[in-house]
Amino acid sequence: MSKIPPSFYQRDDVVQIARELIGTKLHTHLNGVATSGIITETEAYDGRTDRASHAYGGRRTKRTEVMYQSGGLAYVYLCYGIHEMFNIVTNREGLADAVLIRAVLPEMGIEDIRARRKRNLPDHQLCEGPGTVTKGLAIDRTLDGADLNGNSIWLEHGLCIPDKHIVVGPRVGIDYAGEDAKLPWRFKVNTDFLR
DNA sequence: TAGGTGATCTTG
DNA sequence: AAGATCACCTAT
Repeated sequence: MSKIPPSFYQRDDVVQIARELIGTKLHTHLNGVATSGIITETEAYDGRTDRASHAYGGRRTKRTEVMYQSGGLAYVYLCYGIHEMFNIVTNREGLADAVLIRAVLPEMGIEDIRARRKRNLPDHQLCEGPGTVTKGLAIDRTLDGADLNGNSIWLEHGLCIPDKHIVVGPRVGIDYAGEDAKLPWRFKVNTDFLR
């Protein structure tokens, strides 16, 4: 019931945070509609060392600026001209780490989520993939920079998922990152566990 | 498996 | 400054 505090996001270990975010609940309350889902898939991006990060090599642009802020903010950007991607900024100011939320299991407001998705799918497929998470929970670039300790979008502690139900592996869609593409920085709940 | 669609970055 | 690239989804 209580929001995850900024101190959780401000730690200096984005991979550990990505792991710990599995099983937590992502909430949005936008335009009078409340929806939420249990986070089931995440990826860590390390701004300092990771060629897959938008902030790699100290890249500071209008887009990446929020990543350099203190942890606990939303980083939302447009991918492939179509899909909004929702990330959680972590670490302290100046260190541009982030966790991409790739899937959630809808919990509150499932019919609102289904209406936004305009698809009749089983619950566990409604927000599977980063572009569908944002569509289902109505997250868009107007929330870029939003404080995750506020009342529009926030996280709460949820289920404790043991390691044996989590698949760890390489991140998706970052072949351009060379060796870094092999890093085991993706965390995903076993699909059987959800049914 | 290709097409959609737009911001970001560039000898990829 | 045009052109490639890009943390993807859906339908054929």
